[in-house]
Amino acid sequence: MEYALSDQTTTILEHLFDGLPDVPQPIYAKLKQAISHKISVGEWQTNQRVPSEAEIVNFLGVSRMTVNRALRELTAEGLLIRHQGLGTFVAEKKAHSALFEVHNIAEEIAARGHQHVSKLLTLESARASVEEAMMLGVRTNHGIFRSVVLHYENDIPIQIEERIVNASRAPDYDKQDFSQHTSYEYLMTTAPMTEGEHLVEAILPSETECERLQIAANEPCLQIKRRTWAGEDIITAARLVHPGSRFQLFGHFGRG
Amino acid sequence: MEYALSDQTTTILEHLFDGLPDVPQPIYAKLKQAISHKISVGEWQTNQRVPSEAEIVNFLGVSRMTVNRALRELTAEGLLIRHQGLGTFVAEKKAHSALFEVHNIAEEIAARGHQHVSKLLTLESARASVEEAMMLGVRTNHGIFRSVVLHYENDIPIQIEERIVNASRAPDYDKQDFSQHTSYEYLMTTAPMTEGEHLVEAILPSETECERLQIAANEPCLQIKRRTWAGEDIITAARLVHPGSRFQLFGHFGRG
DNA sequence: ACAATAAACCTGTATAGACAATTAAAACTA
DNA sequence: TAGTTTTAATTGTCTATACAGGTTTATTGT
Repeated sequence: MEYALSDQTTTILEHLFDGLPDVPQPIYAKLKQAISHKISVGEWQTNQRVPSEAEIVNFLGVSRMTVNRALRELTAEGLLIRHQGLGTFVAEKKAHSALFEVHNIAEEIAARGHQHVSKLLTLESARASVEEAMMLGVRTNHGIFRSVVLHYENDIPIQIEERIVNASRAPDYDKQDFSQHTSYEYLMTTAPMTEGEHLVEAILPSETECERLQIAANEPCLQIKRRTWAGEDIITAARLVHPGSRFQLFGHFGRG
Repeated sequence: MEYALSDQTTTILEHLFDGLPDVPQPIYAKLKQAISHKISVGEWQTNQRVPSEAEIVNFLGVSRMTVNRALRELTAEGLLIRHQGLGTFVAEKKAHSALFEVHNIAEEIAARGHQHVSKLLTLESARASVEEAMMLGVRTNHGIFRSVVLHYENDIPIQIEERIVNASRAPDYDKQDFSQHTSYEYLMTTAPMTEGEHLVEAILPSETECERLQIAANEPCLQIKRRTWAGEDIITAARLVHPGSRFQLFGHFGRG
């Protein structure tokens, strides 16, 4: 049951728990966190081989089933890939699939090799209505910003972005130059998003929206409502409207 | 280590594996599937108490760790809720029915506490056309199945499911009783999905689709095209059409 | 030199047993 | 009766062991 640890393995495992808070937690959870940390800081590179269960067992002096649970759950979460007979490896992608990474329309369009232009239609400082307060999880009359931006891909309208922003977490939102960077880029630097939710629907756009998107009145649109958190606070709530004929959401799940 | 089984428990567990295909599979996976099935068909109601680990152990004659794994994973998937000292219960609904977990419409509807009924419109064995062969990554004239199923939530049409299936990976697809279980359930047991991709669009439905969904001609619909892999093979390609007024996709990302 | 076989690892699953932590109910006490 | 303690049930975690199945490498035989 004893395996010799190679120098390399010892090096890899040596500072496994460095920089992690020592809170009371099950062993398997600590191990998950430690490995997850190694991957997220880039210390363990993509496709790199992770020490085998036996090696971790001998290094930590815990049971194999405990190590197995940690590795198995990290695999289910998409951080690792395991091959019977071969070993465990750092997975290619992050846990989030592409569908959830469609945040920055400018980046998306650039990635397609197209030209992105955005036009700021309205931007105002205001106080939250009852509905807005609910969306942002703040009290009525809490300070907010409202903005409406129209995004173009190669001079064709591709997205209407209606957004309200929690002013206490992004106080300079109204001083931004949205022709230089998108609201998403500013918010990510000011209050890095930790969580979010989406609601995707097919809708018929309003008359105003049809004009802005330059589409027929009966053309279906994809509407995405998105709220993003930083810690406990909701930072922003957005409503994005895309012409159905010009836009698709793509997502991928599983390994690879 | 022996516990007496109450009459009620025996009744609950009696037909645990009824109606499930007997494919070679680990014990914990079979148990997961059986419990998932009980919940999806409404036999085990929301908030109802699930037999304890000890009861299942005595009934099935397997190890507690095996039962524990099944229940733990189902809890992670949001189907069950567990309370230490109390027991295991059928979860209210999928708290965060992630966008990528919306696979089994029957489960989704059951999770909302509603009634699911599906109607098989067409089911045929055929040979792949050029387009179909491309979708499934097989040669033209490769054996496939085509099916069209209409799903109802509380007697209201909620989804048209057009599907083609790789016959060499799911040879008994056309022998299934789709009133007993969904195509998704059969395919998951026959060729467990390892990867998949989605394409979400807003479309105007065809005349036939309007009739089937009982909606107006100009009502926008959410169309989801999905392909799922098992290993290297594409198992199935589906096109799902939902009325925009009756359906939303919800997604959540980040920790939590 | 080449092919077949064996050995060494590695992950996947299953088992039996142990103790901790939590909760509700039962028993006990003032 | 009211409050306290004990007990039983249940889930949560951990260990040690075992065997199956897959993959690579080393060994053996011809």
